[in-house]
Amino acid sequence: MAHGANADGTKLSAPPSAGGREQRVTKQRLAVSAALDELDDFVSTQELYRMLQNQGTSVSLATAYRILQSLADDGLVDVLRNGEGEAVYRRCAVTGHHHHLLCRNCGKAVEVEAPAVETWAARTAAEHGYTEVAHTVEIYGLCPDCTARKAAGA
Amino acid sequence: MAHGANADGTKLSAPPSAGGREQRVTKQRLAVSAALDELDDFVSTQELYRMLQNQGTSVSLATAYRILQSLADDGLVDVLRNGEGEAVYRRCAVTGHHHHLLCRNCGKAVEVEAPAVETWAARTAAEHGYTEVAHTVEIYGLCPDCTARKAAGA
DNA sequence: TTCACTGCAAATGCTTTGCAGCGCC
DNA sequence: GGCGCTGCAAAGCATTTGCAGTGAA
Repeated sequence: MAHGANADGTKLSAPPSAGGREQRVTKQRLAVSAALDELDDFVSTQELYRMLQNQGTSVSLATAYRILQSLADDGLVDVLRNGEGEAVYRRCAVTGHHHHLLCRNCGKAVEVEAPAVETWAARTAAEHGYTEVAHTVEIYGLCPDCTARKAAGA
Repeated sequence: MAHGANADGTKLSAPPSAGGREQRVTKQRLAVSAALDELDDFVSTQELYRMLQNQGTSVSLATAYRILQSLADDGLVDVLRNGEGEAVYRRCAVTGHHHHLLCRNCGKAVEVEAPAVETWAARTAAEHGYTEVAHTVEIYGLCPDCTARKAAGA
């Protein structure tokens, strides 16, 4: 997870040389993009793949992986890991950068902002002479529901 | 959800119903446990496996997985997922907790402390009603050397 | 026409599981 | 002596990659 954290865009993983990366507009790419638009939740590549199949728009699984990764690299979608360790994606409507508070048990995710962390990360990196900084932050815990459930049952 | 969090606990290796499961004390289990004691950080099963091998204490990979999962099920270790989606474990009683500042290019790592982040994470989780909180924080960038190298010629 | 994008299928790498033998209780 | 624990190797999965054909610019 090295993306999704270009605080204020200098240039994250700068492409090869001068030109910007050109991305051809293919129907597969559009299909994936459209599918993401219809969802508010995070979807795994596998889920999105099946979804497109049922919908008739057939996109090869490998291509689905490639497109999703590509979108993520460009910062067009949000990526994180669900409880099973699968990469899950969601359209990143917010231009702002944020982190997640994940439930270890049910996978529920809450988006949180962390101005303090951003600042700390930037300052810490600078103190050590690091440049082109990005960071990842995830908080794991038991959501209110699961906490209650656990208290009640176990 | 895989383990460590039995959401759908039908698959757990815990057929018994009453109170404590019995866990035999074998040298493999002790070796894994001891290895975890020597670490403050989260380790993936693979890492721990290699670690034990280098150390001479050979434990089969499958066994390492089984032991770690078992410890997690019993709540003896903390489990979460690292950025690559691997399950990582850490002994619960943590004394010295810290994070890393990693060089994206040469891999050099600097250990950093983040009291502010710890506080923020705890408070944020609490605000959303989350309990049993853990978190991961990694900062990526270019270390001074790599920054200079890149500026010089690329 | 050119070259990135696709699909297919084989290849990876992590994790799990079946089975037989071993060792802790 | 019983039964859980180990090891080994094969199985299972999600994800990645090589290669040649296809289509966008």
